Amino acid sequence: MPEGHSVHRIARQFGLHFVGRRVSASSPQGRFAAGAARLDGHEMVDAKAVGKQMFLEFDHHLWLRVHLGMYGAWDFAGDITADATIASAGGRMGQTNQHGTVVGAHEDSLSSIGAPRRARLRMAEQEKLGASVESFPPEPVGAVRVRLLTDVTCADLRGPTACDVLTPDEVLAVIAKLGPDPLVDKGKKAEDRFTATVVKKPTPIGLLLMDQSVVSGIGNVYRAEMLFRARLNPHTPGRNVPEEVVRGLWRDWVKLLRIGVKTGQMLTMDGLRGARYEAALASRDDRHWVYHRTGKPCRVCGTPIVMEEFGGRKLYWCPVDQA
DNA sequence: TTTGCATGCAAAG
DNA sequence: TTTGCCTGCAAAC
Repeated sequence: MPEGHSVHRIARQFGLHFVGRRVSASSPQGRFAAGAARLDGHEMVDAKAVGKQMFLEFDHHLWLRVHLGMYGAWDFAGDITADATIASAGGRMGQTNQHGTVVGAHEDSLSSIGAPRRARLRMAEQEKLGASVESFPPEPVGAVRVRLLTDVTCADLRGPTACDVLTPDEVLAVIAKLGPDPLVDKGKKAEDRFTATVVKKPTPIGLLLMDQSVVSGIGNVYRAEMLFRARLNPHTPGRNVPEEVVRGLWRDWVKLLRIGVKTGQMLTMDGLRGARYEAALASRDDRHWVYHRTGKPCRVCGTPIVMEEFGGRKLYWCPVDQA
């Protein structure tokens, strides 16, 4: 269940190991047989992420667009880049918690990756190393909607909410509907665009942050955490949020996304220091300010964290600090 | 062992 | 507004 950071990391794997190579495309599950046939045998020439969507371009100017939704996942096998998050788990398997974060792994950057190595890697709702050293390519497991294969690398897609072959114009149309993504739209223009949208809307800020046409890549975890970090009441209408606070939200997203892409984890408590930070990171299911902390004491004021249904999703917040 | 939930969207009704 | 996706995991039994 990825938010924007995971999708950028997946696109990076495709950039490293598929772009510039001829790709076999198939649909072991069968549901995407026609789409796969349109891509089969073509060279991948680009891989990019915008928000939670990924776009893979092939040499005949068709694109594969994938949105993982809640259950989607990519499985990589063969030659892939075991990045620093995984490498830092050492010879052992990284223990992953339910949020797909590798417990006990810190910092490190993709630039410190060594040579590609033979491994099995799953990226999506979790990113972890599997133990298998099996034949290549591996037997498809489960309902594999799409399999993309080079001579040495295999990528299996399962459970996506969206998976289409698009023309260049159609890709542009999809992207045009998306709000700015800090890793795609750099600089002040993106901040201005986000800010201009938010400050004129009567919609609660807690809904605007989840609206992919307002800003790309934020999901339920980052929403809750960002609102707490800004000490902002989720129900505040966008137009009532001071412009400087809105700009602060954008800059915080820039920062959190960068950290998320670098580490593969949704690290949102960088404000905590020392032992308390270490303790929070080490916990399996309690490493955020407010997300998934219903009834637990606020880390700042001790007030029980509140959970409410908001826009069809669960929203967590501190009624005192975010009054 | 079974049940229910989950970082999200799109299509159906 | 409801359903489907179709999985992994933790909690409940």
